[in-house]
Amino acid sequence: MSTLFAGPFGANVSERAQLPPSLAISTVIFALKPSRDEGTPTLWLPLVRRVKEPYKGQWALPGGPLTATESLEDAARRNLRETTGLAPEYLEQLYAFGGLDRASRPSLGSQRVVSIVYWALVRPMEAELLVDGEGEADNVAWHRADTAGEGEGGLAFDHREIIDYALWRLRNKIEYAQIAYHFLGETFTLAQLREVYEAVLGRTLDPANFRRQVKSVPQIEPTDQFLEGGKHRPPRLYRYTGPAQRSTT
Amino acid sequence: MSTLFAGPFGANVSERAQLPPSLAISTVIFALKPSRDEGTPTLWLPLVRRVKEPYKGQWALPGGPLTATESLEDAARRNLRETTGLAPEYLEQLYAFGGLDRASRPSLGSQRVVSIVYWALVRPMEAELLVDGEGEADNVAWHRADTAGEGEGGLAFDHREIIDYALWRLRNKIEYAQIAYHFLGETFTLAQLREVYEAVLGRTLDPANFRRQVKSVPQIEPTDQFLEGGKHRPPRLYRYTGPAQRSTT
DNA sequence: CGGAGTTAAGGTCAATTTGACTTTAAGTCA
DNA sequence: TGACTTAAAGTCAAATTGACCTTAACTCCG
Repeated sequence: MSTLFAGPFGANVSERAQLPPSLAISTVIFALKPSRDEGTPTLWLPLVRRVKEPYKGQWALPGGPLTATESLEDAARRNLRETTGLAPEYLEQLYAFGGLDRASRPSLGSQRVVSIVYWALVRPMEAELLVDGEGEADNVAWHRADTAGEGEGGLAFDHREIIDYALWRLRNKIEYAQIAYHFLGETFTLAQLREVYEAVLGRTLDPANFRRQVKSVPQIEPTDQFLEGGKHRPPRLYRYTGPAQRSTT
Repeated sequence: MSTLFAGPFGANVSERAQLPPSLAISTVIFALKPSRDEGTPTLWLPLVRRVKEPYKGQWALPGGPLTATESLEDAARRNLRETTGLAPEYLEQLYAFGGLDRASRPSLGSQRVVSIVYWALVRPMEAELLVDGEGEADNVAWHRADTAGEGEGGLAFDHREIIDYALWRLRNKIEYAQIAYHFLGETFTLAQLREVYEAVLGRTLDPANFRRQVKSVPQIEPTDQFLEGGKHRPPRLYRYTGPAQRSTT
């Protein structure tokens, strides 16, 4: 944990950080998108290009200041909607980052910022809204979650580390909490569900054992519909009927 | 999660919460103390009595504002030391609470406060420092974690809910992370370790199966010492040799 | 001194869960 | 029609878990 925080004191601590720290909200928004080469899907997230110093021109997590009349979660939901047009169905607090040297590039004095970061899961359909609609300006674009910022001089602030931490949380949580459904539509095949797990966990799962495990969860109910159109036996569609958001953080 | 946040808007939102929200750090400090009746130990935590409105005279979590030159974790460690004299060996961020109606009693206008809460585990020995030393003023006292505030008109702010959430996290985390040792001294018997689990989880564990489980963890090494003085066969002392703090938050 | 009492420490055994693999079903495509 | 592909279900051995039993090693009391 502590590596995510401030490193050793900078050279000019006395110059900056004398104002009270200000509060900002940022969001890590995960969506699963098919790879370009039509292989397995991978995790993507929207980033915004910074138009101001510090880190002007580089990519950063969507975010903004916390206004006085909204709760933290409302603020996350709002700036998510404002920057990407999305209304995630899964949204949860990730962590509060408050190291001393994260507000600016080293040696540039500026106000200290504490960021409370949320993470969200959205469905591909919702994600398309951004890509295809009138929404996507040049300064908002989808990036691969695992490699965003590579070869571009990195992401702004400590956002690369924040994304890595969010990825770690997602991978952990998907193993014990029922959140994978938030990546999918209302109905889905077991193969689609398995693809979600494989993409998040980064390894293949035995289809038969995966099926057995899923079938032991009563909240996943079979429908009487099948997905037609493949070049093989049509798989049954399932539906998740549990609570929208588990109360286990 | 969301039940921990703001409830419905109060009657006078427009009066308060127009200043930028201010930031505070609070800490939930758990220690295991033997029950008065010498039964099983229970979880206790130090609370401080409020000397100002709002909630003047009621008990609250130790905490204070975040100063400009310290990281969040440093701030938690500092105000923990200042209010209780303790230096916890386990300290981790719990959650950032930022509901709209948590800063004051309903219908009293005041500035909005966002609290970043940490939780800590301390050893009984360290805990004694507070109780026996010159430290304990009338306005700092240990309370049972599960019942603090009962019959006294409740705790200040939303601190009762925060403690319940910290308890929930502790109970969850002790099942998969190696944190129980932070309640104990450097060496301990398996029975002592089991008592920690039983106190936190609130149920008894089969001693034989517990032993088998613990022995499968290589980080718990037997010493060649035994705890003498009981009226029975002396149990072997063990030592935890793993990393002080796991990197899994 | 010797037996009762107490907890430590280790073992057995059946039930459950997990991982690797096989078999059969049901569609499409040439 | 037969080759091909994935769906769906079953088999089996290994590992894990929960309930319980046996033996060891100390203290206490008579």
